[in-house]
Amino acid sequence: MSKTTIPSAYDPQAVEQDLYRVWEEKKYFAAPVDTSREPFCIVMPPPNVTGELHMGHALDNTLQDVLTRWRRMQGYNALWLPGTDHAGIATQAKVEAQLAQEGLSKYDLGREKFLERVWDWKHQYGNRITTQLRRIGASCDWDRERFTMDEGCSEAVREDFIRLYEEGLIYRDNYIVNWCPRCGTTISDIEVEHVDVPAHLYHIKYPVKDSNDYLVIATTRPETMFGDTAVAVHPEDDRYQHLIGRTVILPLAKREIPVIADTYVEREFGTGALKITPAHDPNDFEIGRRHDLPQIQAIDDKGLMKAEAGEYLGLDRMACRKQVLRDLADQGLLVKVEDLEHAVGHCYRCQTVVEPMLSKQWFVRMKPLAEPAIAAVKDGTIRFVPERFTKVYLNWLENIRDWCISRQLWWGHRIPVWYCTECDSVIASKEPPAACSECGGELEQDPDVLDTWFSSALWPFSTLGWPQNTPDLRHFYPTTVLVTGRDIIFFWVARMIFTGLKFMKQEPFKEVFIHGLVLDSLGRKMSKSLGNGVDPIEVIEQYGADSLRFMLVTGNTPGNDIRFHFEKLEGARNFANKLWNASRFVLMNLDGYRNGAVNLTPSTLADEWILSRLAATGEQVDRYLEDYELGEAARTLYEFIWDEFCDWYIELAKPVLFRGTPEERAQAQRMLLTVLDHILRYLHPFMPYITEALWQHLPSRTESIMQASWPEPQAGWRNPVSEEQMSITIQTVRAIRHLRSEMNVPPGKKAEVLIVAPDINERTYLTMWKEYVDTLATAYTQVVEALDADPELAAHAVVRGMEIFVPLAGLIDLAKETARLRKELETVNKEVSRVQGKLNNPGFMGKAPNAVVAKEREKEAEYTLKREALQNRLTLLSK
RNA sequence: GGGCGGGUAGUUCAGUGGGAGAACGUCUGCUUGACACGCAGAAGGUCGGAGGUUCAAUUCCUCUCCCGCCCA
Repeated sequence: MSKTTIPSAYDPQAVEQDLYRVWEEKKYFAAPVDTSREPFCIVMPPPNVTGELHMGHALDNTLQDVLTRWRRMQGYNALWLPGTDHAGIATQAKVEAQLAQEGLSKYDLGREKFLERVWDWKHQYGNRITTQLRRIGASCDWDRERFTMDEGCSEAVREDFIRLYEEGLIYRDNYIVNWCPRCGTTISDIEVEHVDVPAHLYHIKYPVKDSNDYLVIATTRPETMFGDTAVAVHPEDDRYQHLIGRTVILPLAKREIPVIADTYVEREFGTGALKITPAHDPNDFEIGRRHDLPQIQAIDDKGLMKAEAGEYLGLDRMACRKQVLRDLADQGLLVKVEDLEHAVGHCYRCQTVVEPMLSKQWFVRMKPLAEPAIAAVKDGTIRFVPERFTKVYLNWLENIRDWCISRQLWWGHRIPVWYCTECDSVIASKEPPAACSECGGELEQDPDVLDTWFSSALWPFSTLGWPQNTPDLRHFYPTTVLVTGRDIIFFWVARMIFTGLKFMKQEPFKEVFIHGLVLDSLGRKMSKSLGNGVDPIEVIEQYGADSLRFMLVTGNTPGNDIRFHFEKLEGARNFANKLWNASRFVLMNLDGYRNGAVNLTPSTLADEWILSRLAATGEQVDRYLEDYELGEAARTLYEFIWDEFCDWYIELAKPVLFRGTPEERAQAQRMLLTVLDHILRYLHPFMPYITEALWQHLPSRTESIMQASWPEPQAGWRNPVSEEQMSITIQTVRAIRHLRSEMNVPPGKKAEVLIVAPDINERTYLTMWKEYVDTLATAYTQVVEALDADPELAAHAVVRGMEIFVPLAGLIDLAKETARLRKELETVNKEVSRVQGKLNNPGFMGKAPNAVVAKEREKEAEYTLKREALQNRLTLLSK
């Protein structure tokens, strides 16, 4: 290996895409069923088919890739199954926007032609996001890629619907739903975003029939009064007892409505009198049902006032509100306007204010489905990581309402229900029926489609072949872990769980690994409207995919949000470059190296130490990965590689490589290669590209690092004695470097160093490994047991029981040295009194564990020695 | 209103019942036989506030303040 073959800076652009192509061509990601091996399976949360990769995807998929690559190297039959989601509203909206540019609406095209346009769109843009996923290095089995509207998934949806329908778990009913007037469709409860907005509470007089009295109601939505069918007060409200059962006259509309009593009313809120609009408010709807009130719809599906609003017909609901208030004020019926901040529901897609509306829709009966889903998490069949998300999940399911699944869209899974045009028959069927089974009449299919999440809920098993009983399904279901953001626990995770339990009789995954959001540098959510999003692909082009991955994984704890800073990205890139150059160093110094059976017997302290540290690092990394602490695992590797391997081991290997005997050189080469080999394998799940690129340079290797095995734990390499000796060496080197720096000794100048080590062990170690100190501290050291007299003109330091002198005739600034020592003495004094305080405390001595007491005693000895040495030194200098 | 998360060095964040850590930034010095995307050294923190448990609390408990998120 000559210097010219490896450039001195790592260039991700030069390697990434080629490596990925090779991986994919060679089918390294493929996971054919192998029943002899333990399965590991992740189904990818499917991104929107026409979407673009954002940082959330980058994080989510990086985490999945780390887990998959790690388990694959461990020998699991590891399947990461990718796919995309048809994303009903989002995709349809995009195509409609495109049509609008041509001056067309979907109605101009008609349903069939419109759907053709959407499919065209899907074919045109559907590969974009999967191509982008490849850029981040996702090692998923692309041959198994699925789409929520492909034939298999669609069949699964129909199967699901029919079975729930036949069991009575799906029903159609007139019910209050969330209607988005802009999207022109219903949305489910969780698709409504409640935003606190400043608003007003209007106090309005409703005259009491046959009297001069009136009742003042308080409302935030006066425009809905045309749909009022009652006024409710609390049954025990003394203020209104006399009015219960009487009739009031709805202003403007001049319609008569009853005053009813219902405990739902909060006496303290507003006036304690509540107008009831069953067709436009979910709570009013419930009250209306209890009291058998009529339901009057006053607002249409475009948000405009209907004929029920009389002269306000055709006005937009917001405009109507203003007009109504003016008119009420004119008639002296508007009593008071209060400021009020309250939560208003907005459409998660377009932020339009949602209109609760009475509508005939399809629903899933949730209670019977939720119960097993609650049990599965309570009894530990499914585990959330971090555990705290269990509560979020349970709380939602325990208070669940029926799920409105019909959407007034065209793009999606059409509801498999047909209505007879001649009789009242309703036919639900997996395949289109020819004619009405009752009367032979013509049939019309329900025009609506299903909520996108209805198909996503089947994802863990529809993608594995369900409703067919395939080998994939038998082997990989239940999947191992689901990795997703905490924002879709309700939308998706919970629904997969109850659906999976229902149809598969088994949980869809054993663990749910929840991560947070990627925020911008100011801690705000990245969003299109703020324009603060960072494009992962641009980042990859600038810093490389490995840097992005490493940055996203480190410094982040499970479930917590992560802020995006370019500085962190630079740190990750610098680390990649560090690894690149450390490897380059190893590979550049292989002259004379011969492949062959490696008999790895450490021959020096440094060898023993680095193997011990490597083994400890490996154990730590394994433990962290098992616990889903990917960030800690990555950090552990970072520190080992940079601080221990590069800063100390490589530096100590240099003299051996450059000036050692052939045997010593060979030994150093073997050691360096072994450590490097382990580092690359440990790091591969996190940084797949650079580790593969470097792997290709190793003299002895598998074809790809993807085929290499995860390193086995090497308990035999652990060596506490060597770690201790090396620790003494490092402390000594640091002390000398510090003195040199303080005293401005020129970097190139070898310093004479005198080490007084009364302790036999410390003296022996340092004498043995004097070379290390000399090399690393640019020094010439002498280790002695004692001195007749301390050198006067010398910088002084204390390490453990040892005193270090750097004689510097002419260079010592006495005042400066004295000040430095005083400061040092001060901190030591503090330590001594703290430790002695403990040791003199009978409570501590009586109750603290022996090991802790012993440790404190050790500290006391060390600090006392240090204090003594410093005091002596100061006395000497002050003479 | 309820729940959850966070408040640790100038900044961003780890971490722990027993001597406060990293990265970035700052300061000083370095073309050191891989790396200036680097090397060496240094400065910098009453671990949000109050109380409690404990021999010992930044860590556990209670209360409280501030920030963020979710639910109603």
